[in-house]
Amino acid sequence: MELVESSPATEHHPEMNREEASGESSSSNQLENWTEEQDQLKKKLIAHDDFPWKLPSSPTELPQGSETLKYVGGVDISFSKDDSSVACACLVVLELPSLRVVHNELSLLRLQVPYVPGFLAFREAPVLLQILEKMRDDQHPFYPQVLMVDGNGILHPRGFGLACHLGVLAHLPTIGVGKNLHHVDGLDHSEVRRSFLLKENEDEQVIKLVGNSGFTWGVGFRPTLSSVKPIYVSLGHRISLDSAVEVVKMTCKYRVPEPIRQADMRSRAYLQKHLLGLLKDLGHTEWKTEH
DNA sequence: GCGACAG
DNA sequence: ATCTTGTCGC
Repeated sequence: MELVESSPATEHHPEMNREEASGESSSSNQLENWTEEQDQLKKKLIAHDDFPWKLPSSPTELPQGSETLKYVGGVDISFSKDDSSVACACLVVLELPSLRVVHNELSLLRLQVPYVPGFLAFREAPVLLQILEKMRDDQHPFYPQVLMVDGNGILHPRGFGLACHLGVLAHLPTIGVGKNLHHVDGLDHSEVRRSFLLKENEDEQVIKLVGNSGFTWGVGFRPTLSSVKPIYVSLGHRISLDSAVEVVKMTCKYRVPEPIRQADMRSRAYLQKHLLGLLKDLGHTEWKTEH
């Protein structure tokens, strides 16, 4: 019901009322459909290393035939403060080990699907997938070997967050990076912070996120031992948790890994620039907050 | 039943 | 997600 009421795109559709009168709200139908789709896609999830390259930090040698990880992608979407349906999606590709941005793709668009906790992928995955597919179809030389996603992987109520969703659809190795903890299986962010403060963990950069069930959902990660607020890393697709953490370590200059941080900054900047352009086009010669 | 809930 | 100023510290 909240979904219908808060959705400008559907609030004037009379057919919605019939569904609700029959006791079957369209929004609960939608959530059922989405849940079913997640369960179906989850069957294709690959939770181990499944790629031709190797990590630069790999202890094994560098023999013939196996290339080293060089191009790491990052995706994020920023939203307008005035109209939350106006968004800018960004894909960046960074070169290792320099962390130099070698590619940058932006897309300004309007998102109709609302954000529902546990169903972020249905809002954000379509655009990101489109950008990825275009780059792949163009045989772009910087097409990423692994993609870092601003959102969780299997650290999710049904074990299939945005990073998994996007990974499966794009058939690309992905890593989920959350800036906040999605509370699942008894996991709690204050517990994670307490763990980092324990004497026994004072030298640990990584804390396993083991839920009440005993399952390891991912890790809490702090870029420095003095960092207060960790990020939450979980496997998305075609990569193990250990390898995912290695990639995060290689790309972390600040709290948020560079690929995601760059995508975040660039999408936000592009959005700002375009919104100013729109205001000018509409003839608003004065757009200060005070008159 | 009530609250909590990635971006 | 977004709003929002300065401030403390390496």
